[in-house]
Amino acid sequence: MKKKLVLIDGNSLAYRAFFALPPLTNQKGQHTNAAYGFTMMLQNILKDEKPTHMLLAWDAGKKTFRHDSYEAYKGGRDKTPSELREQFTIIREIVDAFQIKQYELPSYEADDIIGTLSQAASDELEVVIISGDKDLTQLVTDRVTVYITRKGIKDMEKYTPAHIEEKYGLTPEQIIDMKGLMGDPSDNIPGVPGVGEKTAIKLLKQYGTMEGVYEHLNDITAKKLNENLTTYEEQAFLSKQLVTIHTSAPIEPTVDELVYNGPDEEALYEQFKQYEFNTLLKQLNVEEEVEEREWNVTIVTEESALVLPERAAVHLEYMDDNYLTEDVFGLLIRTEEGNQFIVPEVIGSSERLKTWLESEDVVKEATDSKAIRGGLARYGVSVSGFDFDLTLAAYIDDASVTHGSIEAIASHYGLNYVASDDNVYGKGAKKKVPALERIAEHAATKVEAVHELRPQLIESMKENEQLELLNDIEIPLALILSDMETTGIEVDRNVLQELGIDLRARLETLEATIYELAGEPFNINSPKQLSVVLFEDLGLTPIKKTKTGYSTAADVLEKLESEHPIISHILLYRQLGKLNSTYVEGLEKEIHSDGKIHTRFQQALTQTGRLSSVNPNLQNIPIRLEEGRNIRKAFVPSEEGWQLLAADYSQIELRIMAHISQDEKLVEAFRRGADIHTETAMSVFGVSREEVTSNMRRSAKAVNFGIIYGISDYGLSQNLGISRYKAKQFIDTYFETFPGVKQFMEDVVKQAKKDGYVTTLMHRRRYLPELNDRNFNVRSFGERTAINTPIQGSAADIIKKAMIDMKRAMEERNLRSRLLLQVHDELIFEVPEDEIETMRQLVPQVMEETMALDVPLRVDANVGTSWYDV
DNA sequence: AGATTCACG
DNA sequence: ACGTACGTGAATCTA
Repeated sequence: MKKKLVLIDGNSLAYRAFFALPPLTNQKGQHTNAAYGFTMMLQNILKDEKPTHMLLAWDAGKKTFRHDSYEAYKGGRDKTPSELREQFTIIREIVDAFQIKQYELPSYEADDIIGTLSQAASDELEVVIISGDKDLTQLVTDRVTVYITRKGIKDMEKYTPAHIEEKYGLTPEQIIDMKGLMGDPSDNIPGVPGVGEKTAIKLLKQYGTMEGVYEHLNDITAKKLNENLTTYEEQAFLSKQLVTIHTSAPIEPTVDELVYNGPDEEALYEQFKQYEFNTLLKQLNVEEEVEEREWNVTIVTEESALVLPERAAVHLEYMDDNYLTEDVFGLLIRTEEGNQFIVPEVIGSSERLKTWLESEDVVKEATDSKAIRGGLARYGVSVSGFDFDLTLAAYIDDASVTHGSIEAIASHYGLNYVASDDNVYGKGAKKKVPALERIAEHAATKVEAVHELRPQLIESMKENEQLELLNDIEIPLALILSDMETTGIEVDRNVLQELGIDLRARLETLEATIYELAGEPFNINSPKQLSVVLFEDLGLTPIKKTKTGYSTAADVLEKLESEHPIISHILLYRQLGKLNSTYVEGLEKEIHSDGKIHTRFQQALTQTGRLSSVNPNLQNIPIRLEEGRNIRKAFVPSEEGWQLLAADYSQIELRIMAHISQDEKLVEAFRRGADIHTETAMSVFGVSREEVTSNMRRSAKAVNFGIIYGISDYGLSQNLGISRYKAKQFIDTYFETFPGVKQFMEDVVKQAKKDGYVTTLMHRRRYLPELNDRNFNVRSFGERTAINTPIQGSAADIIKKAMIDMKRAMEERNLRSRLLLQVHDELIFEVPEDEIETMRQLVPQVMEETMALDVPLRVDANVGTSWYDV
C-alpha cells in the first residue's frame, strides 16, 4: 500500500474553523464553533486522504528563534479572541481522541516542524501538508503537496509544482523570495515597500532569486522601484530569512512514530457528547449509552401462565422493519405488575389471548398499532381497541424528528433506556438473533416508553388542538391501512412477464443502435460514461452541471435532441429500462406466494401528512405515458367476477386553496362547476371560452400547479419551456386576476414566520425553522413550503377522513368490497359484481361529503377489470 | 452510502 | 452570485 503522511498546521486550521463558523455554544455555555469546524476538517481529511502517517503541529509559546533576529516578528497582531483561545484545549482533547500525534517545539513554529518532517519523510512517503498559511507552499515538491484552505471548511486549494507554476509562474523555492520581497503584513514582515505580489513575480521571473535581483540592480530602470530596493536591501534579506521555513529543526518524533491507526471511537464519543456535536455523534460506530434497569420480564411459553389485564401497553417485536414478512419474536404486554413476553406459539394458539386482543373493551396503548395488527394478522388475530399509539403521537407532535423507531422517539423525548435495534440485533454482516431474554427485555423498554410518554404527548396535543387528529383520524386509519396491507392487491404475473419479454427485446436493439452511433460500447446507465460519450466524444454542449459532473437528465437530453440522433435512442432506452427494471422485474420480485403484492404504507413519515408506500411503492405505478401505463394491466381483482373501482378527487388541492384563500373568483368558479384550467386561461389571457387554445389551457394548468408549490418565475419557465420574463408576466397577471390567492400566500408566510409553523385543516403542524435561515435559498424553500404544506397537508387530512368514513359506510351496509390502495387523491377498491352499482354511487358520495368546504369536492369513479381499465 | 435519474400525486 | 416549484421510493452506478 502507498504510504502517505499528512502534516497539519493546528493553529492555522483552528483560526480558519473559528472564523468560518458562526458562534456555537453547548448547554454549558462553552464556545464550540472552532472545535466543531476543526473536527469536521479532520474528518474530511481522514476520509479524503486516508493517511498512513499523521502529525498535527502547534506553535509553541510566544518567542521563537525568528524573534532573535527580528524583534517585531508577528508584532501588531490582534490578540487571539478569548472565544477561540479557550477552544484550543478542547481541540487538543479531540485530536487526542482521534489518536493523532500532536507536537510542539519551544522557540519553533508549526511551519518549521512541518518543514522538517516533510523533508525527512518525502523520500519514503507521499506527503500532504494542510494549512491556511500560503508560506507553506514553499515546501511543495513532486512528493509534497500543500493544501491551503480557501473558504469555509471544506474548500481547499491544492498546490503542486504545476499549480504554482500555473498560478505564479514560479517554482516553489521562489515563493520564499517572493514573500521576502513583498513582505507579509499579518506577520509584520516588512519586505520592500512598493513591492507587492505582481512586482515580486515580475522580478523573480527575470532574475530567478532575490540575490539575482540585487546582482542586476543596475538593470532595473523603474526609478522608484530601484530606489526602494536599494534603500531596503537589508530589510529584504531579513524578510527572506524570516519567511524561510526551517527544514532541520531539532524535533524528536521520527517518521515511524507517526503511524496512524484510526481514532479511539469511545473517546471520540465522549468528546462529541460533551461538546454536543450531535450530527457527528450519530455517525459514530459506538455502542450508545443505555441506562441499565431491572425490567421484570416473564417469557410466556404456556397459555396457562398468561395474566390478561383490562388495560395494557403492547408491542410486537420482530426483526427489521417489515412485519408483513419478517419473523415475529414475541408480543409484549405491559401491566403495573410486570412485563409478559409472549412467544409466537402461544400467540397462534391461545383463544384467551385472541379474545383479549380482539376486544374493543380492553384498552391498548401501542408502540405502533399498524405493525402490531399487521404482524398479528399472520396468526389469525385481528387486534383492536387501541387508544394510544406512540409512533403516531410523536409524528403528530413533530414530523420532522427522525422517528420510524421507538428508540429514536424515546431519545427525542429524553428517555435513554431504549436501545436501538441495531444495538440489539447488530447491523450489516454482524446481524444476528440474540438470546430471547435480551429480545424480551428490549421489547420491555419500548412499552415502558409508551407508558411514560403518553401523558405528556396527550397534553401537548390537547394544547395544540390535535387530539381529534390522533383519535379520529390517525389511530382509526392505522387499522384500515393495516387491513389494506394484509389484503394486498392481486397481480397477474403473466402480464408482467410478457411486457418484460417485449421490453428486453427492444432494449437490446436500442443498445446496439446506441453503441453504433457512439462508435463504441459503454454503460448507458452510467451518467459518467454517458457524459464522456455525449460531451467529449460527440462534442455536444453540456447544459446543466451536477455536483459530480455534467447532467444527463431527461430535460437536458431533450434540449439536445436535434443535435444528434443518438439522443432520442438514449431517451427511449432510459424510459424502457426504467419500466423493465423497476416495474417489471421489480414488481415480479414482490409478488408473494398468494399471488398478491402487499405494500406497506408509511403513516408517520412525510412532512405534510401524506402517506408513502414501500416494499414496493405502489403510489408511483406509471400512467402518464402509454408505454408505462400498460404495467397497470397486471393489477387485477383477486376474485373471479370481481372488478376494480378507482375514485379520485378532482383538483382537490386547488379547491382547498380556494377554500383557504377565499378568493372570490376562484370560489365562484368551483361552485359553478367550471373547468378550472380553462377558466384560469380565460382570465389570464383575457379571452372568451371559445378562444382558449389547448396551449393556453396547458399554460394555465402549469400556473395553477405552480401556485400550489409556491411559484417562482424560474420554476414556471422551466416547466413551460418559456422565458423567465414571460413566466413572470403570467404570474403577475394571475395574481391580478386572483388577488385573494396572492393575499393568502403572503399571509401564510407572514403567519408562519410569526408562529414558527403552519397548519392544515385538521390542525396538523409543520415547523419551519428554515424561515429564519441566513441562507437565501434555504429561506426561500421555507417560504414555498409554508404555502404548499397547508394545501397538500389538508388534502391528506381529507382523504384520510374519507377512508375512515368509507370503512364505516361499508360496514353499515355489510358490503364485501375491499379498499386496496390509496394514491394521495385516489382510492382503489375491489368490488364483487353485485356491489358494483352500490359502490359506484356510494364511494363518490362519501368522499365528497367527508368534509364541507366553501367549495364543493368532486370525485370521479370508474370500474374495470384491471387498474389500467379504471 | 451518496448521487443521479425517473416513476407517481 | 447562486440556484429554484411541493411531496415521495427504487434502481443503478460509483467511490
